Amino acid sequence: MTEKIATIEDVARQAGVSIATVSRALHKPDVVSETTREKVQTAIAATGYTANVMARNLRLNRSGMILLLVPDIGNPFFSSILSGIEKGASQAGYNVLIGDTQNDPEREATYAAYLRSNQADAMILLNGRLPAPLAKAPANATSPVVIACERIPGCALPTVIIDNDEASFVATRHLIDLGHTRIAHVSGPTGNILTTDRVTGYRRALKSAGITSEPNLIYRGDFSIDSGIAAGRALLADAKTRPTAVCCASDGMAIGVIVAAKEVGLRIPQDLSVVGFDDIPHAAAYDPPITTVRQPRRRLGEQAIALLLDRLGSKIPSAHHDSGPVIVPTELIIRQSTGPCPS
Amino acid sequence: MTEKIATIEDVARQAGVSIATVSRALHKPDVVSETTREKVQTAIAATGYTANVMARNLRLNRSGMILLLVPDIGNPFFSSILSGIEKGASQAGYNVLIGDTQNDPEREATYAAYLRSNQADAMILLNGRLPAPLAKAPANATSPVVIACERIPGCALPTVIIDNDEASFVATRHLIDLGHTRIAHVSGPTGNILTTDRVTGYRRALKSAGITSEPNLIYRGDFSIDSGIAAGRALLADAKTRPTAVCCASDGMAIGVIVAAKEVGLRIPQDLSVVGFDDIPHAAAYDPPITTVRQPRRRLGEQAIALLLDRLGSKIPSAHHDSGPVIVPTELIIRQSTGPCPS
DNA sequence: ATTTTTAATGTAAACCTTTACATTTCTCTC
DNA sequence: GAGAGAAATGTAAAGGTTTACATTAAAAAT
Repeated sequence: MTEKIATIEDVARQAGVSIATVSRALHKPDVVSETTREKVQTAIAATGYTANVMARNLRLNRSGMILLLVPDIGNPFFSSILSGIEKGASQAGYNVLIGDTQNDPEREATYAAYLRSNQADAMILLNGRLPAPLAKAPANATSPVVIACERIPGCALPTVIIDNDEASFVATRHLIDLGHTRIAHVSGPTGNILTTDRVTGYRRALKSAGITSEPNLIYRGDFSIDSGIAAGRALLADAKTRPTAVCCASDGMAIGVIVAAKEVGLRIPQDLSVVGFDDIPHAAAYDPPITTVRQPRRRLGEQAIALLLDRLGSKIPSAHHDSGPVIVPTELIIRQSTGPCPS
Repeated sequence: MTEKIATIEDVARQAGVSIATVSRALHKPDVVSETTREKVQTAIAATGYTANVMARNLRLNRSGMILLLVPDIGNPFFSSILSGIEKGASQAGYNVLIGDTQNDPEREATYAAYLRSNQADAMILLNGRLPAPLAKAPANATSPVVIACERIPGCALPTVIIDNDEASFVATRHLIDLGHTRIAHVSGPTGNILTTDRVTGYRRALKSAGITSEPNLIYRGDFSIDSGIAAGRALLADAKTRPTAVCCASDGMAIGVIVAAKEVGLRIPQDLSVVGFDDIPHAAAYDPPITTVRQPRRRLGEQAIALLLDRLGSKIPSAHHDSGPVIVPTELIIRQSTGPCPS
């Protein structure tokens, strides 16, 4: 079973041609004669030859690899984006290497080094932060990097995002329209641009309705179910000051808030309305089904890879780049976790 | 900004040594003198050199890549396994390339070809099927492939699994102990070995309690929430023949069954007990919290990568191989979705 | 029939490493 | 201080491709 792997040389010998001809037969079929092409084909079949991708990539000075930096692959939100990216990438002949950074700057830096060392041809960032090495070199307009999901302020790289501010505004507005005035917000972690934007949208909606926002109605979570439970317990502890509605920055946290609400005997939505964010599959199957902001995850991924491929294709900075970030639309999915304000 | 990337030659020139010395300074530091090592270090810093991994790999005839074949990366069940694998791999200097096969044999074959073409050094299969190319060549005992999650009957490759039969037995037994006798089973798709094993465990439990299993109490799903809803609607439609308990082969399907049960006004667990499988994070936060079989996902991943690294390290077939599959223990987590049989 | 043009193939360099082997430079020892 | 042995470094090949350039063969034009 020590069967040696066939190289292009073996094929050439078998077919009675030079290795150059074999290579051409494979990559520029129109330049070799019909008959030799056939000879090469049979020789390939006979030897079971498959090109050594590493040698090929070395010669072409590429890796065929697109690096995808995600903060947490365990989060189903990211895995859908991924499948959009994957499809586009593999169509264009690229593989997707996933770097799970766990929000660790060191891991981010390690992965970013892949770009320099030719281990990756391009990079898509889902984690809302420029890895240190990139941040130093003023992110130049031609580097093959695309940012998705979280915009990076002051960064000129192509970006595809949703309008978090507006989406959060719409979600909050929905609660206001239902008559709620004591509306809490469970946000993401500090320092995250998503957090900032969504808090801004929330505040803007309150303001537009003439409601003054109370700082203690904003609770910082971390997008997880557990942090949602903690938020719910904190916000609902005091029956006197309790909000009648909660707007959450993730579905997981919305679920957590509902769990906490049920703990203290509150009914959803009769006693408390809850809005989520993302529309993960579980949101629709929860009890009650959760009203939430649907992010077009697949589209986000598709747009990101499209932007990147565009960039890889033409060296000139793409048109997209100058026209600001690509914004994909969100949609408020109204289900049964929200209802009129209890009187 | 057309800054050329520094090669080992640039470093050598800068340091006034040969490229061989530079290479040695990096990989066999003890063999070069203190002073030159320092010269090399400063030269590296000055040039900003990072080794071209592709050239290195070509020379060493390896790729540093471990291919992970999963049926669906969107399933959170797999993403946890992944993080266990990822950790071990990166410690050993490998990257993990994820191949999302979507259960498509063609995609499986494409990915499996990576092994032959040196694009990957090894492979971990989470999808319970040998890709065609491997299946043909009688999976020889030394090929760097490890199977996880789903055993492949008659395949001698190292395997790490849970005892699905036993876990399903325990879950069903739990319902029997609560006094249930009309117990349904919502299984995975046909042809999946998980399905077979879990159905077997279910049947074995019934038999051990002297209950004859009724074929129409077994519903084939596909692990998704939606298929669980369908299962629930089908099984609970007729109030006369309705089971008092349902044992599901995934948490998603358990959630689906509960959704369907609530549709027809059944209370969980007073009117219907439901058991899930996997213990995904959402299981604990559901209403009611779901009794389920916890799979040690991270451990599964860790074991798989350990087995693989063991294999890559020593050419001789590892000890593990002969001692049959590695079985990691599961645990029945009893929550509030199961209760005594209604009288 | 001879030259010119075109098509098909071959030769060899380049991509960037690592490492076996050869060579040089030390450091001892007598 | 010469010779041996050890330590450090250098030279060059190898790894499997792709491709610019050179060469040959065939077809077209004179």
